[in-house]
Amino acid sequence: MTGSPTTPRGRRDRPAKPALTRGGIVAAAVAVLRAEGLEKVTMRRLAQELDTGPASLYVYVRNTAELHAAVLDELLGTIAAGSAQGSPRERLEQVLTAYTTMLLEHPSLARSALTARPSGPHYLNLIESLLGLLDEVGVAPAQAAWGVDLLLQFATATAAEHAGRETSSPAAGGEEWDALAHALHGASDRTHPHIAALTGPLLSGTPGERLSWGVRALINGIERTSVPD
Amino acid sequence: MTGSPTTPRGRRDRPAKPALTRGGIVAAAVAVLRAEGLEKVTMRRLAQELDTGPASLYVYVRNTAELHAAVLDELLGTIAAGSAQGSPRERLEQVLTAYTTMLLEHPSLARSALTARPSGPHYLNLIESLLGLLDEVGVAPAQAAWGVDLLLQFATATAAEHAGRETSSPAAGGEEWDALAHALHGASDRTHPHIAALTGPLLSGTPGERLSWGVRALINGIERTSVPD
DNA sequence: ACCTGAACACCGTTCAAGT
DNA sequence: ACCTGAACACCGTTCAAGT
Repeated sequence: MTGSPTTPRGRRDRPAKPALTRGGIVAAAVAVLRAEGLEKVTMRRLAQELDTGPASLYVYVRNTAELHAAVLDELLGTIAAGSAQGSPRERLEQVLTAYTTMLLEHPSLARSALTARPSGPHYLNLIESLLGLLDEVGVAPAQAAWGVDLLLQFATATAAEHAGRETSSPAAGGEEWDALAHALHGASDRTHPHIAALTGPLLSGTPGERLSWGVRALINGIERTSVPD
Repeated sequence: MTGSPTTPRGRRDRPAKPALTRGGIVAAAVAVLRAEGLEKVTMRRLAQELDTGPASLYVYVRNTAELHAAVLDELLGTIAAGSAQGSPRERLEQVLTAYTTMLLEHPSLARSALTARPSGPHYLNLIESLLGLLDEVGVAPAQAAWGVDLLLQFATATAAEHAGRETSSPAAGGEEWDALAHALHGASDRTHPHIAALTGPLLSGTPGERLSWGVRALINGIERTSVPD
């Protein structure tokens, strides 16, 4: 009654320990990410979650960075690139915004994606979509090829910038004066005339406005800048 | 003979332990960075270097991230923004290339700069230079203000991407096939026609060519894309 | 008031030894 | 052949207790 002859039985009727697989490890990692953030997605914690020792994970995953990249590719599956509407430029902006928005839910994942790029099926689909849209916009193929990198780097870096202040306090008052904003305000107009003249614009805009402007500036630049040779 | 009455004497005539200051901590951090890389610039290691306990450093530095930002500002002092030559566009490209080149010597510092932006005097000088050059190029002030952010983010992210493979092997053969390159080559032209058609361009270019093209594309986009309101 | 020893609560990765 | 316990070599940060 307690455990079958073919399954190792633990104390009582513990749910059968599933065989370790790469997919199982990544799935557990996604679950921990959603519940507690990337900081908790560690080899030791995952091993605990999967009822084994950390050393066992290294059979399926080269290191922590590779694991994080696999997690990101998994999350990429949740953004629907097909649902964008409007002109090619608008759809391009929508796809990049969706990608950035997803990353903004896990800025520390964006941070690690900058170093350990994903290369899974969902990332490939994203690149394919972007190349298709750039083609529709009329960007020359060679420029589109280099441009995709620029666009993805921008989106990833924009999200990564928010890592660290992830678990920030709910801002006791409203505006959180960061160190750079403070330094810009303090710049003397004798030594730093341009900063002094532009303090407002330097700090203006919501994150959404900045993102949208950045994407448009990038597309405008990409279509007008030819690659060497 | 061993120690003066006003200095605490250790065993033998150990060099007098200098008083702890923020500047001293940052200087020690820069020395360790140069000698052994950012991975070794830890609170514990610095405390050891300064002959005290890690807790003492927290009197002068809020946390590790803030320390890394201070280190970057210090290094920024070594890039001479004034030595650029040529047209404003060329000088702009030179300043950004110098900044990126410096960061590429310490990619992990770039990585942390993305999250904990520096805000020291040298960073302010860099922003001032860039605003001045954008003005000379003829970029509208409001666009220049948002553009500086884009340019610095691009330079920083470009360097940050190289973190991790910092202590990579000297490439046993020549080209190091990373996972993404491999995935792009493997893409089917039925499911990913654009990738299949552009595999060459997607992977072409030296890092230097990519950087230079990126800076030019960014400037072209910034000058042509007006900010909202 | 200022400083810090010691502790708390963790990490990634390796490898010798088991099955 | 495959898997893993235990160890190695570290971390950041806090706080009670000292001077």
